[in-house]
Amino acid sequence: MVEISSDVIRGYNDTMILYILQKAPSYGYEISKQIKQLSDGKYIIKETTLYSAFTRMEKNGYIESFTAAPEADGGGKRRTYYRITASGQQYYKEKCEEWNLTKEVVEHFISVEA
Amino acid sequence: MVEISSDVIRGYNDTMILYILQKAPSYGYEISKQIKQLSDGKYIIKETTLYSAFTRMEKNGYIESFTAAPEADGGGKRRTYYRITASGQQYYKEKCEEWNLTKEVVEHFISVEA
DNA sequence: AAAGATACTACGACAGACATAGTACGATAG
DNA sequence: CTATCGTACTATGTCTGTCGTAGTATCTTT
Repeated sequence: MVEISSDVIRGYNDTMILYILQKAPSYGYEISKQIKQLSDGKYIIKETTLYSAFTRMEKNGYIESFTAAPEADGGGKRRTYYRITASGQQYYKEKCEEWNLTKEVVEHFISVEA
Repeated sequence: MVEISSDVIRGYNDTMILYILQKAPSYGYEISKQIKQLSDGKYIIKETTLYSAFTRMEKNGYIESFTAAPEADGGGKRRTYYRITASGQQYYKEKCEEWNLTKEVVEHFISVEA
């Protein structure tokens, strides 16, 4: 079975996370579930990859964190939520453009159909 | 201007090289020129990246090296040529399949048009 | 009371890409 | 006849994102 290698996806985990945060603020576990779901179960992000992406992106100013209790139920443990910043939105846009370019380039070297 | 980042292309340099070697055996400088040309000048592989890819892929059995003088002119300096192996062809095929899958996954997270 | 899902943090290792630098040969121009 | 440019590499070390492993702690369900 063909699997997505980390080298391929490298650099696009951030983009996936930002895509989700663009819709609404979210937190680790929820984001990982959404990535799995949006990719039809084809890609499951590793926990350490996810959380280190948070740290990196917050340091770079692409996201901001805040803690809050789950909204659904009254109580529960407080979680660390993340929200995309204006800079993060700009970065996301650039990564999308980069992706379109990369796709175009790589496809010149691909000769086997799916 | 949008540029291809190394993280994105990471893991696909090998695929590009193998694509070229599938057509005919070749050597470093020639391959780098072909990559540039095939990508319409959009991607220029770094020398060190190229040569370290050769070393790695030969070690992995995807390519074989041999030295030969340039065919065109009679004499000249001998170069190190590379030829794809059966294992390399298989690997290339797998990378193409992986690419198709990866593309499908990533596109779910891209919302900005080219 | 135990198990499983949730929600993280810490630490270290790995590998591909890259910067920098250096060697050496051949062809061409001034 | 020599300086420069293009060709054709090799060596070494750094950086960064990903991942393996491990541990902590809460909440829910059985």
